[in-house]
Formats: sequence, C-alpha cells, structure tokens
Amino acid sequence: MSEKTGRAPTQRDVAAAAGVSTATVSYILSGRRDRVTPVTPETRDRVLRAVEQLGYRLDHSARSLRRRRTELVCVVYRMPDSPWVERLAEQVQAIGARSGYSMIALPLPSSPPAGPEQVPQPSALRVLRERYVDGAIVANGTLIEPDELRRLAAGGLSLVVFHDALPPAGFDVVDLAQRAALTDLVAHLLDRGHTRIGYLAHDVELAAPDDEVQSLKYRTVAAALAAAGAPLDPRLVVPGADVRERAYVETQRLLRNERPPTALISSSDRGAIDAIWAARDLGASVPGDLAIAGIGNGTEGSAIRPALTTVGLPRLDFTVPVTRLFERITAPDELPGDRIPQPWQLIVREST
Amino acid sequence: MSEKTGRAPTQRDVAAAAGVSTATVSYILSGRRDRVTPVTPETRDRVLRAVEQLGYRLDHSARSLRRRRTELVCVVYRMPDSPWVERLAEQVQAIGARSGYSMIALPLPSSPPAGPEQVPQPSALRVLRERYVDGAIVANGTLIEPDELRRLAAGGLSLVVFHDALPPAGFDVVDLAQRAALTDLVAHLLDRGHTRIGYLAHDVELAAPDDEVQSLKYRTVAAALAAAGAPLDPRLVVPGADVRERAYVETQRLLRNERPPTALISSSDRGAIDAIWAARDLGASVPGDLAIAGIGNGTEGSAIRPALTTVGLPRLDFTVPVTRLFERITAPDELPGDRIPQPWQLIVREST
DNA sequence: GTGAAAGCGCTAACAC
DNA sequence: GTGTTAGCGCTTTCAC
Repeated sequence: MSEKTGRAPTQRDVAAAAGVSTATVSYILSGRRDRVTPVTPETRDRVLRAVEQLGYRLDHSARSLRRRRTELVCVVYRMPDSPWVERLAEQVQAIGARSGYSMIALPLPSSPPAGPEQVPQPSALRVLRERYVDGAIVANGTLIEPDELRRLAAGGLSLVVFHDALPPAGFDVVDLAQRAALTDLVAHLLDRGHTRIGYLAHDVELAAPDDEVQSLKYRTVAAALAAAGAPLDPRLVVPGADVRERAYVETQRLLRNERPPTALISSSDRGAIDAIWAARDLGASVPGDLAIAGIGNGTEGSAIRPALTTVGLPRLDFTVPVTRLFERITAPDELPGDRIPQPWQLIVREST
Repeated sequence: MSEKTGRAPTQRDVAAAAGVSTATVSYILSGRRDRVTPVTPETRDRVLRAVEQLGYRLDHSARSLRRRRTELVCVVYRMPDSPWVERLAEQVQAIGARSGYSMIALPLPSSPPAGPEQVPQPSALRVLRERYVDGAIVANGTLIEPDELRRLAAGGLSLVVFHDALPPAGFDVVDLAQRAALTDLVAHLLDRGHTRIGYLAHDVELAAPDDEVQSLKYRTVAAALAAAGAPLDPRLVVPGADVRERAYVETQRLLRNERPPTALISSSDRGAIDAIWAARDLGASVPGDLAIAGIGNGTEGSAIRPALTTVGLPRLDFTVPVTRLFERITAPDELPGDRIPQPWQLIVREST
C-alpha cells in the first residue's frame, strides 16, 4: 500500500515482486477467457500479496484500449434530476453490474442556451463522442440534437433514447406517448364539465411556444382543447411552473381574475402542488372551486392531500429499455433500432 | 461520416486518407506542446476533411494511456441529489472546462447497506479506483469509508471531500462545521422559550443512533439539548423525515400527544415542510403553536409560507474547493491535504 | 513543416 | 501452469 516512487505501480512491477510474468498477473486479476487450467493457489497468493503490498491499481485506460471496450455505461439527464431518472439510474446500475459494467451519470446543465441552438456543453458531450463509455441511456432525448444522436450511434455508441417524437436510427427510442396521455387529461377535465381551463407553464414553453420539443406539453394541451371546441384562453396561461414561489403567486393572480379558471393544468407536478397551496390559502377548495392537474407523476403527487391527478409513467420499471441497452452493447453486429413503448398514462386522483 | 468496415476509423486511417503521417494528424487534432511552426493550412484542411469524411472520433482510452491522465473529474454524491450538489456539479463543470476537463457524476445508491459495512456498490467505486478519472469531489464524505478515501488518495487520485469530522490525509476536507450550526439552532429555539422540542428523524438515525456519521445531526441536537439541561424526550422523537407522507403522518401523531412539543426540528428541510402542512391541517399555527426548523437549507425553504428556519450553507459558492481540486490535479507533486472551511450557518426565517 | 518510431499498461494468442 | 510477445490507438521526441 505504500509507494515511494512517483510512478504508480503497474502489472510489471507486481510481476517482478511476485517473481512471475505479467501474463500471470493479468490472468489472476482478470480471469482468462480460454479454457485453460487455473493458476496454482500458491502463485495466486503470491501475486495478490504483491498487489496488496505495492498498492497496485488496475489502469482502466490500458485495459479498455486492449479490450476495445470500456465496461462503462452512462445515464444522460437534465440537471435537476427527477425521481424516475433516479430509478432508471438504479436499474442501469443493477442490471449492468451483472455483466461487469459500472454506471456513471452525465448531468447536462438545466438551462438550454436560448434559441434553436440548444447544444449542451461540448465538454460534456465529449464523454459520449470520444468512447469514454460503451453505451448510454438518454433519459431526455431533447437534450441532444437528433443529428448528434445519429452520429453517436453511427460512431459505434450503443444508445437508448427516451423521446416522444423521434424515429429510431441506429438507436432505440423509448416512446413515452406523452401526447396521447395529455390528450386524455384534457378529455378528462372536459368530461368533468370544465370549460375555463388554465395552464401554468414552464418558462421555455412561453418563450418558444412553437418549439416542437421544448413546448410539447403546452402545444398538445392547447391543440386538444382547440380540437374540442374550447380553445385555451391566453389570459389563463401563466408562467411559473419552474419555481415554487412563482407558481404560488401566478396561481393566486389567476384566481383573482374577474373570470377565473375552474381547472388548472400545471406543466410540472411541483407547480401543481404549489397551485394547490395557493388556492387553499385563498380559501378556494380543490377540486371543488379549482381542479388541479400536474404533469409528470412525481412522487410528491400521491403524498399530498388532495392527491394529485397527473399524467406520467405509471410504474418505474425500466427493465426492458435497460436490458436492451446491454443487448446492444454485447451484440456482435449492429442492431437496427426499435421503438420501445413505455406509455405515459392518465392517473386520476383527488385533485380533479 | 460513413463507415462500412466493422472497425472504427483511427488516426492511422485518417493519415492514410489525407496522405500524411499519424503524427501530423495528432498535431492537428490536439495541438502540440513544443514551440514548433504550425502545419500549413492546406495540410490542415486535408486532414480535417478526412476526419469529417471518415467520421473519425478520438479514442479516449488510447489518449489517456499515452498522456497519463484522463482529463475527467467526477462528482460523487448520494442518489436523490440536492440543490447544492447540483450547484457544485455546475461549478465543477464550468471551472473544469477552462482546463479542458469534462465532468461526470457518480451517484451512489441512497440506501446504505444496514450495519457498519456501509460499503457502496464496488462496481461504482471502480470508477475511482481504476483511474477512470483524475480527480473527484465527494459531496458527501460519509458515503465512502475513511480508509478507502485514504487509499484512493495514496493511489494518486486527486480528492476533495465534504465531511464534517474527517482529518485531511492526502486529500482536502471541506469542513461544513455542521455541529456548530446545529448547536446554534438548538440555542435559538431555547432562546425563544421552547422546552419541549421534538425531532423528526431520518430512518437511519434511529436505526443506528450511535453511528457518528449517519446520525450526526440527531446526536448533535440531542447533545446540545442535554447540555442545556433540557434533554430530548424520547417520545418526541419520530421517524419519517425521508418520505413526505410519513413526515406528515408522524407530525400529526406528535401533535396529538397529550403533551405535544412546542418546537420541532426535522432532519431534512423537506420533512420540515411536510410538518408545516401537517400542523396547519390540524389547525395549529406555525410558529405560534409549533415552531418548525429544517436542516439543510434547500431551495424550497425560502419559497414557502412561513419561510423555513434552517441550518445549512448560506451561499452555494464552491469556487475554493473546486479550484483546489484542479490545483491538486495539476500539481507536479503531492499536496499534503488542507482543511477548507465552508461552515453551515443558522438561517432564521419565519417558521420559528 | 512533416515523418519515423518508441512506448504508455494491459490482454490474449500461442508456445512450452 | 506459466511465459513470450505482439499489438490496442494515441502522443511525443527526435531527425530531417
């Protein structure tokens, strides 16, 4: 464990200390793939003792270079992580461990640079581009440009991407079918007799309402309402779903309108919960005076009173996409690219 | 960008396509350190065109092996990330980018295996042990055993560890001085005249109340109260700070006691916020009937009403420790290991 | 201004 | 059961 020289010990040093060849050290440390008789326990002990004594640690770069794989996968997500991303990461870690893979995370900055050029830090993408990892799960496919995804896949990176509207192209796409679920939510509110429906938006949705990916939720809700003959009243659309205090304030402003909404859809579950607070503090009952629905099915929604109606993933079981990632990694030749359905659903609880 | 063969193109392929040597390709792609005349624009163009056309991507493993550094740093944290860890990660990313470093995250599973053996997934620690990264910031030093930290540092990994009670040993320790801040909090409540003070605990704190690191908060609060002659009443200590709904239920149970507490300290800000809900739903005013304080200074605390009294980092500026990490990485020889003070503070707001 | 060549630490044929 | 050896893809010294 002690080391006086400046250089870290290598297998060569271990071999010298144990009086064996580097090949033997490698066999003992990594096992050998061919069906050859094992080393004698004595040799093994001697080598392991030398490893211990020198404080030898394997050099990952050298191993990957030789093995032509890194035995590392990566989960890419947008910075404030959500509970479902955590479950996903846990499952990647657990399933990967079975085949000797470790998992790292690549959190990309939360604020996309304004404008159409929502290119994340190139220094972060290096990890995907320069073969740091064998595969990646992109939890939020809108974080990386479609072209870049295609190039990464073409470059040999195994890729599974969560995205609502992206054709597979050398990678698999987990299709969340968010649009269908959001349309169901709107239908549910209309069924309940609501006609004045408000929308608590994320700031980006209002900044770029025409952006197909950034404003997917907003656009889908608006389109569903319009299709039902009850188009969204612009005065009932407010920002603030990003930040708790703003959601609170904006909801109260909405309720003080001369013609307040009778139902409110929040672009986030958090915003919806703050809206519930805001309504209650103003003496309005939920859902009596104001029905409130969130989007995302976070964990908080089922814990509060009234429990939050929302749309999102009903179960956080990602066995299929995660297993698929490792199939891709171990597949001898290129897999084409499938669509893996994992649909969002309408989850009706007490708040509507 | 197209590639028909099974093998990914290498610099050798690029060199062949451009009619130059691999050395030239390398110069163009990485710059060269010595003060030598630059390549001609024509050569440069030809090489870059070949790169583009072949879809060449650098191989990180080969580069690291040769350069003897990975140009990668890592932020280690406990899985449900907190806002301050996100700020830390952002700052690591930003400061690292200046010297060509990329950042990855290493989220360790949230539930430590019961018992003293709180060893995280060995497959996760591989990333630190096997030279995947040049340096790491451990946001929660209790996640990794002190011995392991020392071994990692001794093995050449640059390390900066956030920890409340750990001597530097080949790595720097960011000292949060949590104990002092928690003692201040207790003093603050006693000043306000409270004598029956409850504690909403994380489950681990009650499972292993003697564990110096797992139960630091609980032990410190208990010790401070005892020292003030107002020892914690065991009947006022309840679990539930981990999960929102449980925090809610346990707080209400506490308030229905025959002798309910007049103040409550929650081991987490989230638990404290749920406790505020719970108290209000029972008709109790906060802080009138029940003073409530959190621990951690999360972002939610300042957004709710009443704003939450808490202890934690007053500003999320990690320039000093992050800069220090990169100093360590670039330092020609071993730095000893310093203590970097970044003290928690008592933040008194409306809830107490 | 460009090229030849050595070698980073490891693995896996193959030889004995 | 263990050793020899040829690279993996890249960078860098040195030569021209």
